[in-house]
Amino acid sequence: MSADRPYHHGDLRRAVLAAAVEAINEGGLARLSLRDVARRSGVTHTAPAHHFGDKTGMLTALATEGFDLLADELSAHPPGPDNLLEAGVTYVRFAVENRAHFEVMFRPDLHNPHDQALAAARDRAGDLLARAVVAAAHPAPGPQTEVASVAAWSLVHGFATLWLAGALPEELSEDLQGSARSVARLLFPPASPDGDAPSRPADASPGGPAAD
Amino acid sequence: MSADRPYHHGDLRRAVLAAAVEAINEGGLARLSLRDVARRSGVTHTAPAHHFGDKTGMLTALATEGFDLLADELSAHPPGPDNLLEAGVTYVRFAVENRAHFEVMFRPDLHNPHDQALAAARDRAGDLLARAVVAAAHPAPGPQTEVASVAAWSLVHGFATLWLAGALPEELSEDLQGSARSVARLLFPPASPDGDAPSRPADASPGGPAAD
DNA sequence: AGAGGGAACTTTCCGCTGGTAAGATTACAG
DNA sequence: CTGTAATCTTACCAGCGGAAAGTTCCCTCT
Repeated sequence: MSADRPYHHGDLRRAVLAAAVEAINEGGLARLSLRDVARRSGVTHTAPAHHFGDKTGMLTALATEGFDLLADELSAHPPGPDNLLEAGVTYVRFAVENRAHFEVMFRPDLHNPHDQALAAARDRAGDLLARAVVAAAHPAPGPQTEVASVAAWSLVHGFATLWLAGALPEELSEDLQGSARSVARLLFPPASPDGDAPSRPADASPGGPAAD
Repeated sequence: MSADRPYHHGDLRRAVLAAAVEAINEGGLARLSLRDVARRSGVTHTAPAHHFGDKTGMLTALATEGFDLLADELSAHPPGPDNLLEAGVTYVRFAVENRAHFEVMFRPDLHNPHDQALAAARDRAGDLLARAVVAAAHPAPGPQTEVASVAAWSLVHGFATLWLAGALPEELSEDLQGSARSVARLLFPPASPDGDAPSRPADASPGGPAAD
């Protein structure tokens, strides 16, 4: 922060994680280097290494921060029968707006597998997602609820991942959230305003019931 | 292969790609090194670098091989109204059985973006997937078909990716293809509106207890 | 056959990387 | 005010990807 850097940084953890996000956004996760992150933070490369144990520890902390951020955003939407769709859109938006975090979150080969903070943050986000499905899909949760939960997660995760990989058609990017909503609607049609109560999470087939 | 290695390897390309798959399976993509691949192939590290241009070129070739393998597997299932589900299961199975290829295929930051062989292989696989959706759309493909295609791809891609990341419940791994089929059925119920194959998603419980 | 040219591979070297060990600086408790 | 622990630096190491130049071999042309 200040021009004359004191020997002790003061908030190295925050500075390093922010620098890591910056570096990933600029050069990609594959080219992320501890030394570059340290340079951006104004310290030598052994400072973050010592603080986080090693590079893996730093990425574990970044993934933990990501799961916490995701859980915070999911919490902003109160669970309800109509909010599964919005939870899905939130998931996609989070992935796109926090690309660096998101890419690290689902690369367990870059994590310290024994890190408890990571596991806690991941569980918190996972519970929020599962709860959104339970609240939306059925009047009463049944044996299909877990399948529906995996399906919902898979759909939005796949959509986000494919978009980040540049694999989806370019037109989608013009209204990414709208596209995400359209895709999610295929799996979980919202509670219909005309009174047609959805008895199961999916009653749309491609080009079938879709009146277009 | 033989004890007395000739100066010219003879089939370096194949040997290197196979060694790369082996190395990724053993140590993960993040720790893949050109020198290790070269060692496994019995050459110096500059041999694959020269053959493929650089490390990125090697991974581009690996991704291309992956898309070709995927397209081959998808081609094995003739497109039909009931085969979208099987195409999805094939996608998931491919990802799990060819983890190394799959991980490289969707990491464009590791590819040479100007490689035409990669683009061709990717398009071939993409067309086969899209065609499976079109063939399943009844009665006729409509404006929703592209959305359905993205949704189908997202669902199976997300399922495969999450499983590879170890993010899905462990029980799913016991019958991964069955679980994939159950999940895919939620998005595309095989029953046509007109009559046959009256299988319901509610019958497709993976056998696990209800979740909440 | 045998010579030339080019492809395949090696040798050598470079700067950069992550990790370790030991030393310097600072905060803080007693 | 003193000792100790935490924080960060300096110095060093082996391994990495890539560039440049040299060596070996294949293959065609005469």
